[in-house]
Amino acid sequence: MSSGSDQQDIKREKILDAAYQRFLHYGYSKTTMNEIAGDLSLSKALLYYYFPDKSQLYIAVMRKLAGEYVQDLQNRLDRLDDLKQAFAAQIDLKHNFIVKNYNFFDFFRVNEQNLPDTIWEIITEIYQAELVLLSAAIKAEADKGAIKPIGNPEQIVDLLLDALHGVRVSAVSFKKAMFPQKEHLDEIHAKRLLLLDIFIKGLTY
Amino acid sequence: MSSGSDQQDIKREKILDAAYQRFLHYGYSKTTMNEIAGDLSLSKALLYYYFPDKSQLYIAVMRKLAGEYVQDLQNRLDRLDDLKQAFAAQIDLKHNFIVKNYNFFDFFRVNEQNLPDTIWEIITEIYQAELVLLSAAIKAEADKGAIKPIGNPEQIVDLLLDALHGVRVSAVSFKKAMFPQKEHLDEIHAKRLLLLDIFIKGLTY
DNA sequence: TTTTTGATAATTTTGTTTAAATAGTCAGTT
DNA sequence: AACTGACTATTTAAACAAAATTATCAAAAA
Repeated sequence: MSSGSDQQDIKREKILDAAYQRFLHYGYSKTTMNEIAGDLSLSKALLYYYFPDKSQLYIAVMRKLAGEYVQDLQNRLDRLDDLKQAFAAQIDLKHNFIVKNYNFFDFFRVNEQNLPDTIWEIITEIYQAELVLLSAAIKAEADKGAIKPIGNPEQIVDLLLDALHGVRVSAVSFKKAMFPQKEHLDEIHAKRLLLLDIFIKGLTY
Repeated sequence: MSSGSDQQDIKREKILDAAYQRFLHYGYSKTTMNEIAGDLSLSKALLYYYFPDKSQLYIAVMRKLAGEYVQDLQNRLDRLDDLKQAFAAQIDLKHNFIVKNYNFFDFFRVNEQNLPDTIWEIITEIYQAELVLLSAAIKAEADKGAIKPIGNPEQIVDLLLDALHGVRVSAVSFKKAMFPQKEHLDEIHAKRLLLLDIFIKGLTY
């Protein structure tokens, strides 16, 4: 699959790690290629030997993160057989993923409307993986007879994920609800479970 | 209630109408006070006699729109006794409200995270009105025996509104989380109706 | 007294130039 | 093949002026 040598792959990984730390700590635009190279005691020119440009380096890190996230999700869902738990796990994992890498994603916020196609591909891959895994969970639940068989599970999963992500702290104060406080996490969690409960009941019969 | 004369109120209304047309057509930042005054063949200085500044004028228009929206919702719900129809009406009205005034709300998109408190108050008022009206619809439905009695209808309405609020264009684009593009509104609308359908089924029995 | 305006001040936005920072290249070394 | 120092090309930032727009106010009109 990959064309380079083992040594090259190892160095690539080291560069990805260093780049990730910088991007995570300072964001994309405040990270310079010189700094990444400096962290590894390498010349900047070498980075361009391994990666065509800065954005491609960023994208490679992004791709790695995405892979890890999907792998985590898969592992987690493999150990669950309850539909409600499956969705709860997805919400939980994604939330942590975004919170942990918040600064890393400043690239997204800055380039708002014109993200590179490659980024969209990665996002789509994540989304597709979630769709597949959770659709499987729905089918399994239908096979158990817990809910009625569903013609288009992907559509239902898409909808439910949207709905769950919409849940915020007592909507009276939208204002600072962009990133919820820790003490509110329980409330959000409870609301999501309630939503799951009602939604899944709505699928039943 | 209002302290000015009738004549003053009439002129205020005319200014609000002219301002609304400009804001709607060109957005907040590309509308100048001179243009609004020009539309009414008045001097710009007179606008400042009736409104303290441009943003207050905008907010006054917003408040008027909000009032009309709540009034419309109330009228519409008064003529319905079915719960699903009630929420469908709310979704429909809100959808039209946002589509119709899409350009007017560019102020929201530009000032993304730091909207004036007054704007948030208006948003909260709309939300509270929706909460009251839709809770009443839920109670009515429970009285009919169509759904099981619900201890805390406001909680359910809050949850459902959150869920509906979370609905976005096929999750591939979570970038435009704050304000969706116009061409996507119809897709969002359809997804919300589906969510509504499942949710209300989930309340039944 | 209330409503209205022209003239003007104050502020914000826009455009322009220049300097600095950073991305990216390449001939040549290890 | 892996790597670098020195170089060029682009992008960003700062500083400033010009233009556009908001906002004020003394005075006129109703």
